[in-house]
Amino acid sequence: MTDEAAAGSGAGAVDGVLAALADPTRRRLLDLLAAQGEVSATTLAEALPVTRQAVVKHLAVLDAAGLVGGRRVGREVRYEVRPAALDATARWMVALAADWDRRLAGIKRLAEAAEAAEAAEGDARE
Amino acid sequence: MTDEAAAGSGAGAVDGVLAALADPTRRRLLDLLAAQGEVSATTLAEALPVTRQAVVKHLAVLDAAGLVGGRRVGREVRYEVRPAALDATARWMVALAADWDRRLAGIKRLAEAAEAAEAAEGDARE
DNA sequence: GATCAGTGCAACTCCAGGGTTGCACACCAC
DNA sequence: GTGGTGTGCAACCCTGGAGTTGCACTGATC
Repeated sequence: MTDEAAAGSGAGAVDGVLAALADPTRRRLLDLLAAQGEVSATTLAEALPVTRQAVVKHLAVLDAAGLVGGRRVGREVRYEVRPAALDATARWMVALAADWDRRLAGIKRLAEAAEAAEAAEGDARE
Repeated sequence: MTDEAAAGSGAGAVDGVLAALADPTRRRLLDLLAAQGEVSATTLAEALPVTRQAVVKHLAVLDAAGLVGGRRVGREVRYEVRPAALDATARWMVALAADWDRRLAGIKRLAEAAEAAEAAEGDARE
């Protein structure tokens, strides 16, 4: 896990979440779900400018990413938000940002050291 | 800003970052940039299974999202990582996750209260 | 000035995925 | 049972974007 956070591109669950969050309709959907709690796909479709089928597809993507979960209640399926995957991705992103900062600082330090060494030794190195 | 963090879908800079991060090649690109510091598009293309032109396009997207920045050095353009936008998006995501938790807790509390009230009053309500 | 490496721009192909429609199936109410 | 309401599945457009190729341009180097 620490490896994943540091590597940046090999994170398994994270890319699913990122891909899911990249779509505005899906973010809107998550917003509605977060606001209303347990809602069915049909109800969600009424609040959006798309068909129920489109909503169902989006919910499938969000479900695969672990961002939502659904349970049957009679003949309808109530979906609700699942914070765990989002939380994990948020932490991954925070770690990545910190990683960038560290690397940038390190590179900048090396560059300055190299400049200093060059200035001190001239071109006698090679 | 606090509104943006709470609303979730209206964030201006965030959706650019999310869309940029959704692509695996772009994440790989960011990884390389974070690891190597200032690199040109041509150099990056050598380390990836795509053309220089594809890299240039991706860099343009990342640049528009504020994730990278480039400066000319003679006849080449060196790109480097810009942590600010990523950091902002990470914070937005953390706030959103916290928001979900709050809402879920609130809804659950309301549901339990409603259940309790129902159990206490029977069906005398309607 | 001539040459070569790196960049920028434009047109083109191609496919994943967002959206739709249509229909079959399951469930609740009457 | 029968009718309505909600879900699931499948086939189908169609746009966006990832990737390519080709060429013109600019800046070093000789």
